[in-house]
Amino acid sequence: MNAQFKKGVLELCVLSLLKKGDKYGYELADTVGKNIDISEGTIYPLLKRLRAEGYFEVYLKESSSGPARKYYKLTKKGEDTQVLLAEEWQDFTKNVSVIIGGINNDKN
Amino acid sequence: MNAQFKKGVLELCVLSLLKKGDKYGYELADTVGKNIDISEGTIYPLLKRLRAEGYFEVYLKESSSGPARKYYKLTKKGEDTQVLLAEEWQDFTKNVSVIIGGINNDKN
DNA sequence: TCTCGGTAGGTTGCATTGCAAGGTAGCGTG
DNA sequence: CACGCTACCTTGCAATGCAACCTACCGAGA
Repeated sequence: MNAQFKKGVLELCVLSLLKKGDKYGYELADTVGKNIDISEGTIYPLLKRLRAEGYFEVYLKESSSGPARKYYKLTKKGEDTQVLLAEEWQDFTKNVSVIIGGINNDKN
Repeated sequence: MNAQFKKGVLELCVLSLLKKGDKYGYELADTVGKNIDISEGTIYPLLKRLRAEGYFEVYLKESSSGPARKYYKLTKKGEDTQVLLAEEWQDFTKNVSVIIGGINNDKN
């Protein structure tokens, strides 16, 4: 899978998943990873960045099977950004498919 | 528009447009730019790279209204890559929409 | 002639972001 | 008490889009 495709979209994916409910880092990597191949080395810096930019808040919660988990909870800003990014993404993919699809149809 | 979204996709766009017929750089920037905001500083290095990797061949053609144009013509490798990338792209966007859309639908 | 705007091609340095590789630590099991 | 699993995190690197800037050809107008 072309790694470049993912640039910027993972941010939208994380925000979208958190919109449904609080999750912890490892869980996010796992959930996103079911559809898109992603590594932990990608998710943690991403979470750190998004948190620093105020997209979510963090709280710790103990686990019976391992170390405490760090849960991420969307802020208002995070929700708004998710909506904006989702719109931009749909717009973008539509424009791309005009170029790609439109051409493939009636090639010589 | 999120610049990161474009990473990797522009390559597919250029290959797709050239599939329909030979084009020169300035023209490509213009055509792609009708759907996706793109700058010349992006397209020329991209063309150089793709050419170096054997995706297309180049020939010069004079123009009555300006300097000679450098036309790009897809090679077999270029065509094959376009097909592969287009498949990957469609697969990828589908997976992303599972994460994004699937969540938005039944959020609390 | 000289300059200017449009066309066309190009380069440099920078910012962003995904990833492999590696590290720390809590916990239960053998 | 060593191992494996969960969970978090950091470092250095690679890829690629972009602003800014440069060169050069051409015709029109001063």
